[in-house]
Amino acid sequence: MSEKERKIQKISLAEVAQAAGVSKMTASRVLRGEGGYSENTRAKVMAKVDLLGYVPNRLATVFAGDTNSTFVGVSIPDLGNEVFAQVLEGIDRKLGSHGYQTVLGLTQHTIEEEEAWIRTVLSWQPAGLILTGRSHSRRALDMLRTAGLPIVEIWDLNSSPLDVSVGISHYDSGFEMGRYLVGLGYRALGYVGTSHDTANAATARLEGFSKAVIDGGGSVVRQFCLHDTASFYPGFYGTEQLLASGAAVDCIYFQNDSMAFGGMQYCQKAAIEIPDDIGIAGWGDMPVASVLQRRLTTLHVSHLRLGQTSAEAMVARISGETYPTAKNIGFHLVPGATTKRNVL
Amino acid sequence: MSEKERKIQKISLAEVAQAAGVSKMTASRVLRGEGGYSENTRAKVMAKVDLLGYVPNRLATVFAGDTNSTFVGVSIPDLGNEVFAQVLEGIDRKLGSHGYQTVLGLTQHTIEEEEAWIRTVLSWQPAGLILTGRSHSRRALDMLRTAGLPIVEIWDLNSSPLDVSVGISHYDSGFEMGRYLVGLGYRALGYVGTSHDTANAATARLEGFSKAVIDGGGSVVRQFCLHDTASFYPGFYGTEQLLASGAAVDCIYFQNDSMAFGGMQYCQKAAIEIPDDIGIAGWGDMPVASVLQRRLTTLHVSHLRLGQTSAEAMVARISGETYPTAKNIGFHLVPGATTKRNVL
DNA sequence: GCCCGAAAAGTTACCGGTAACGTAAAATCT
DNA sequence: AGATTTTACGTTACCGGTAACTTTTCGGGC
Repeated sequence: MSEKERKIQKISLAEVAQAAGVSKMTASRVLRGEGGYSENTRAKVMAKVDLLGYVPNRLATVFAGDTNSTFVGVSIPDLGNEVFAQVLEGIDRKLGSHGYQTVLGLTQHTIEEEEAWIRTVLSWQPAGLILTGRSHSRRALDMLRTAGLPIVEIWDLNSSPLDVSVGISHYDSGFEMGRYLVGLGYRALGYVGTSHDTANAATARLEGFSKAVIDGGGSVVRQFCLHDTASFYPGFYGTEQLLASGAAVDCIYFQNDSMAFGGMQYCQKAAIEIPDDIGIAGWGDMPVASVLQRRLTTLHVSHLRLGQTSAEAMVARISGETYPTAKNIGFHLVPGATTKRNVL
Repeated sequence: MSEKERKIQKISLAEVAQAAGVSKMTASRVLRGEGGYSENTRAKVMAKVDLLGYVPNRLATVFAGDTNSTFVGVSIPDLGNEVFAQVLEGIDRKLGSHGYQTVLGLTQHTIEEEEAWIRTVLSWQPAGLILTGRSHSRRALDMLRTAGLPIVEIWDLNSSPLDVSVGISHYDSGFEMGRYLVGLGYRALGYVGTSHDTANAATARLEGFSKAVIDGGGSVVRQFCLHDTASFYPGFYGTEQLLASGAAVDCIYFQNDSMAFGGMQYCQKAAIEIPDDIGIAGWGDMPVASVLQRRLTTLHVSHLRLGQTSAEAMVARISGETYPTAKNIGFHLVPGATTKRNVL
């Protein structure tokens, strides 16, 4: 296909109309099923549409009218994390069923990338934006305000969002795990996670966790925040470092399940028995957890539902309906076999 | 935010120009850095752009000119499958770095969904389309031909693609596994997968696998194709059914790793030793495979690279460059501990 | 000062639809 | 039948940019 061949001239509505022997406007009405034409005319126009393989140019429609496009911009940190892939799946399925298209943006957990992406996406006149996370750059906030379209912030619940917030309270989820572990009798807790420049959900979990642990009479002895992705190997090496630091921890809380799996792998290699020698707790309840010989103590969130709910919120807001400012989709703790009741 | 408030009238180029005391055209030139204006004028215009928070309407640009948009439609079967999430990640990152936006379409493995999605996406005048799979509906093919834009078909390598194909030969990958297992001494092979209406990659793998097994003097004793998703539990129950059918199989080949994990779980539950009583082989080399107590025999494909390569192919084709019709990104077999060398 | 060419800026037309309005023909009413 | 409404179309203008062209401004050489 050469450069020239590719520029196949597209068939316009005017051409269809001419072929059918009617005006552009009549053809337009037929295609939109708006009424105001005879059955005879409708048949003529549709015949030509099929014959010529007419594909409408929605750009022109959106551009001409005061209507917005059916694009919804969706920013997601990354898809390496299974959890966000599920969220995106939920979003796209639900948006698709309502006739909207997802314009994806992987923003790598940085607000700078997000800002650049927002600028680009806004230039396409989207119907709305779904953003992961609650922290945005100043200029991004300006743009969003000026654009004046529905914004759904997902992931970490935000009591004063730009528009609507859907997610869970990560602080609370950390708190619940902390309380659970202290309740089992653990007192010297460790934490292994990754570090981020901005306040984020994992940080909120750690804060809630620490609060619960201290409230319960325990303490977070060691916190390791690696400069890395929150995945298997950082979990492995983070655990190695934490244990090598000489701190006497009786249980480790990980930023997520992937890291917890890494930690478990390290323990196995180092002949540290779980849960006899040490307790392990994760976050997220990854489906593969069920493959493991030992059920991981973790916390379950329905990521697919989070995605679907976000999309529903977006559709509602686009239609101008009101929607709860903060929609909590909830979570539940999954007690596993990687922790045990300890005698105090 | 009420219905009215939301219709914040956007700032147009004309308004910026008027505020700066120049014509629309001059402002347009400044914004595009096209030259033909004085430094003084540039400063005036840019000052107003910042002040008014002007966001260009790219719809108008694309609509007006003969240029295409910077949208690239990407159809992916689903994201529940970790593999496709990685492919998408590779695509979006690479496209993004070249200034293109991903318009996502989850087509659920059906060509009908794909057709509907193609129709919609084409109406947005995309720069190109990346499609997973090589089979498309007749009407979809017509639309794609008429649209005349770059198409990259990914996943299963296609020697006569619509435009460009990037992926691996699934037939060959199945063949390689078959040859490997027969080479180890397995003779009575079983297969557990899912069924699809259309010819797809998994079917190609099974065909290649069967060919190699038969060539090597073995036979595929039982094939179970469940009407379900290719995930953990179908793998579990498929294995149960296969073994309950009374067939004497010495090794089972699964459609993918998730199903293989399910099969392993069933074996554990049924006290069937792996690999002493039975061999297990998967496909895809999921990252979590490394978490397991026993390394799975599987086949590795770099999904991220597949995505990146597809995006590169797309960028090349949009620029009008030629690109190899079929780009094979290769794979390699991963011998694991779920299979062993058998005495014949 | 005058002329000329280049740089800087303005004008016009157009992309492909649709809103708003106008008009002719058919259907309904009195 | 004539007046009135309804139906079935057609006309015009416009959305926000940009290509192509025209006009104005400016600096320098003579």
